[in-house]
Formats: sequence, structure tokens, C-alpha cells
Amino acid sequence: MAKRNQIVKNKKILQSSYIPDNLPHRKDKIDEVVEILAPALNKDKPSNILIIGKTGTGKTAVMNYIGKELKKADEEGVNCSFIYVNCEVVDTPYGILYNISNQIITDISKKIPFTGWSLDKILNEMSVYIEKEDKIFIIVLDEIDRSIQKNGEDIFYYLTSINEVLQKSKISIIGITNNAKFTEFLNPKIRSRLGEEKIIFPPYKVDQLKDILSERAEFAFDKGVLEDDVIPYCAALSAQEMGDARRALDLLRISADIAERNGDNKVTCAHVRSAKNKIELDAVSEVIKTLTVQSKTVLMSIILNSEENLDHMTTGEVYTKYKFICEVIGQSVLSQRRVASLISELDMLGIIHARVKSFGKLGRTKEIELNTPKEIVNMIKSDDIFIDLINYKPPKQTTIF
DNA sequence: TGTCCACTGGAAGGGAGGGCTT
DNA sequence: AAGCCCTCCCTTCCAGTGGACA
Repeated sequence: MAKRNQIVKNKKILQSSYIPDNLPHRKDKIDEVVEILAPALNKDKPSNILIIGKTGTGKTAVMNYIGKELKKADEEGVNCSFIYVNCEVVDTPYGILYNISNQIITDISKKIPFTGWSLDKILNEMSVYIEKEDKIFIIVLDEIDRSIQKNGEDIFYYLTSINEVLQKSKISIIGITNNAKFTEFLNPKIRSRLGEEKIIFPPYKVDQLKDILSERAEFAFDKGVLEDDVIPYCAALSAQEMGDARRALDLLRISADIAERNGDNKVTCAHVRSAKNKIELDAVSEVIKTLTVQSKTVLMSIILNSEENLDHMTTGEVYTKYKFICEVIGQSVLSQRRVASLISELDMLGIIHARVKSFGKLGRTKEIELNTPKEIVNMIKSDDIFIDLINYKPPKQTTIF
């Protein structure tokens, strides 16, 4: 086995969750946000803000940076609290209110249970604590479109309605989204309330990505560990992907990791290429792990169909195969409507490719294609739930003629 | 131009499961 | 224990639809 060299001095710095003291090329955005939030320091309610920008354009990093500063200010007696909730992780109204409340309520015995209460009750309890604090609360809802897409605008109604009952304290909401169009579908009243101020985060350009990487690399690596073209290469690859800085950092970190594991002394472009493949594969296999048994069965149906040379198939064809698999593995059969939804979900996750297509007299349906690397297909096939399917032998055909 | 197919995708609602309150 | 709430996964119902074909 190759000896594992230690070539990364400080791994934490290369994590995208690490908040550096300096955020290159985002000073203007920090200033913009700070300016809007400034009234909070005099205990006036700042405007709500909607932050729009693609993945890895520094939205979350900027907010966390400001949050860190606000927390410092809070400890020094400025009455302003910063609360961050990621709506991708907790996406139900209950989950979001639960999360916010428990960041506010410090007394462990008074914490809100993770289920069981009505939303009104949490809201009331939360208002009491917020009022008691006599502060301005800045509540950041990251990936806010996720929650609104799934549950409608309720959560936003709940939160903004709190201000109406508060006398001393106030809350301000900062919504973060990577979907520029999501406000189009909002009720106009909500849209104007949430988007009192809008800030757009443009994608990073290649040179900016280089700066970001260089700055972190300086603290993460010893001199000479990175070959000269590694950072430009990482930056170029990520710039192709909509200027995603998170992605650039992941590339650099995983490249170094691969170099270490190989026992190499230097990180080269070859490592970056391996890292790129690994990231893509890991992302899919992570998704696969979270699929329910039913989703996996639907995916398996698509895999089997494409192995039978049906590289394009319809919902009906998938459903037929699905019913067959359910029978073999002894699993309950869902309705076609439900399976159609599961197909749409797999499409959204990027595991398959599906588009609605009309076949004229033959009807209108989805045309489905498998879009999964071989490694992933093998991973699904080796899942325990399909053991009976893999060992399945079709009953001998009795020919009549 | 109208018909018709095989669905799509939205809406409403059921029921199980988690847990709280009284 | 009974009643309540929220979430998740699912079913049922149904209006809508793109485009080949007659």
C-alpha cells in the first residue's frame, strides 16, 4: 500500500464551510448587505433582503461572514441577533420554526420539541421569547425557494406576521435563493415584502476563482506542493460550471487528498482530473443512498429496460417492468401516477433523463433515458433488496408448436 | 381540422407514524 | 387514553395536451 504523505497543512481551510477572514471579490456585496442591515445597530428594523445568485457565488459565505461579525457585535452589547436556517436541510414549516425558535431559546428545559406542537403554538412561544430579548433578529433563510416550492408561502406569512405582534423586538428576513425566477410565482404581496431589497451575486470569473483558491492555498499548503498549473486548472474547470467557488475548493481539496493517498509529494493536474471524476461519482452515489426502496425499484426498472436495448422508454414501459420487479422481490406495487412522480423525481436528481414527448396517435408521455455511470448502476444492482431479482430465473417456456 | 392516445401534473384527501397535551 | 398536530407517502380523480393520423 502506498504511504500516505501529509501534504496539506490545514484541511479545514479548504472546506467550503470555512469562513475566512477575507472574502476576495465580495467586499462590495458585504458592504451592500451591511448598509441595509445598519439600522439594526440603532434598533430599527432593517429591510428584508432577497439574495439571488447561482451555487458557489459566495451568498452563504457572505452571510455567514456577516453573521460572525454580528455575533461579535451582539456580545459587545449591540442588540442584534443573527439566526441562520438552511431550508434545504429543514424544509417543512414546522422544521423551520423549530430551528429558529431553538436558536433563540437558550433554556434547554424550554426548548420546543421536534414534533407534536401546532405551528400556532410554536409561533406564540417564539414571539414571547423574541419580545423578551428586546433585540433586532436577522433571520437568514438559505435556499428559501426549497421551502416555498414545497409548502407554499406559509412560512413567510408566519414569520412576517410576528412583527405585527411585537412591540420592542423586530425581525428581518434575508432570503437566499439560487433560482432567479422563483419570485415570479410568489403572491405579489409576499414578493414585495421579501424583496424589499434585492442583491444579485454574479458568478465568479476565472481570475477571481484563481484569487480565491490562491488565498486559501497559501494557508493550506506548504510552498511548492501545488504545481503551478493546478490552481488555474481548478479555476478554469469551475468557471465552466457557472463560476462555482465551492466546486473549485472541492476540486482542490480532493485533488490534494488523492495525491496524499497515492503517496505523491506534489499535487498535479492529473490529480485534479481524478478529483473531478470522484466528485461527480460521489455526488450521484450520495443521492442514490437516500433513495427510498420504491424509487430504487423504479430506477432498477429503467436500468433493466436499457439493458434490454430499450435505451429510450416510456412511462408505460417503465411501469410494466416495475410491476414485474415488485412481483419478483415481493414488494407492494404503487399506482402508475405515483411511479410517474418518482420518475420525475429521478429526473430532477439528474439520475435519469426524462422529457415529455408526444407520439401522436400513440399518445403523449415521457421519454426516459438512463443517465447513470456504470459504477452507479452496479451499486444499485448490488443492493440487497434486489437479491431475488439478480437470482431470478424465468420459468421454462413451454412451446406449443 | 378534428380525433385520439397515453399519458402529465395538479388537487384533494387518506392513513400511518412520530410526538405533545390534557 | 383520547384527542390533537404535522409530515410523509400514497391513492384517486380529472382536466389538459402535443402531435401523428384520417
